[in-house]
Amino acid sequence: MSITADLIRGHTETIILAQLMRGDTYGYEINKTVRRISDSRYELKEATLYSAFRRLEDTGQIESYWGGEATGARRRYYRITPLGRQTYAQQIELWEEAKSIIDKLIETEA
Amino acid sequence: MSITADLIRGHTETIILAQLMRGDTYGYEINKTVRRISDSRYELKEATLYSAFRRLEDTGQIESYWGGEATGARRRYYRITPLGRQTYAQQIELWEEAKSIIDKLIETEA
DNA sequence: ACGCCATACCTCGCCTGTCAAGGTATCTCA
DNA sequence: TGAGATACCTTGACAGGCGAGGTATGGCGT
Repeated sequence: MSITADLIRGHTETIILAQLMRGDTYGYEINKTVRRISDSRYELKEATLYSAFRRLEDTGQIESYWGGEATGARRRYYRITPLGRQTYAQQIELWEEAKSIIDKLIETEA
Repeated sequence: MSITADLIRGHTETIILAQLMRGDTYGYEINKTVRRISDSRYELKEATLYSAFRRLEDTGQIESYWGGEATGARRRYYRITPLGRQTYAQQIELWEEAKSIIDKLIETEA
């Protein structure tokens, strides 16, 4: 884990929305996926994850429903809403812009 | 101003260090430079700037001294220390890493 | 049979960085 | 004379991240 929270801060919700763009899933799974994709260089802490879910649901960007697991722990699945998709697209654009601005601001030449 | 604070959060100190890598300067000037470089798409708020200066000085990454202005408002100049240069280099690396991780985490394909 | 681990969810309260608001002082120029 | 730019600073609130703690289910080894 080398990436500190503040570098990722502000991306938590976008990361969740991105996962949900691929299809419905649940908290624990997203957690594992993030760890896998980042080669364990980053991790969404559970408390962070669940508070983000709450915010996203409160603002109508995702919806949740209980999975019908016949066995094992119950899972709360999340589904992205049209509003969520819209936000996701905007966030991707903002990220592209932020990247180029930060690159300019922290380089030493030019 | 299209970039929200949370996307830049965590980069404030690196931005300041980057400016100081180019030579001693002072708060107001950094503020203007950031606005200019980003084409006014981003701005370091004064309160944010000064609290960052405080942190950087407290941790020995920068040093300050009063400029000898014969006229006009006095300026507190900042100088980057060897420790600050070291931190700067590390932050640049972290940023490169964070960029690639975030890119992977928020894209929809793959 | 029993404990441990993985799965899976959740809450409380602290910490930290951002920033709106407000304040001070100096100089220029109309 | 007074507005605006330059230049500094503090206070207090807010929001997001997260450590710590908690609940429940089921599989696996001994």
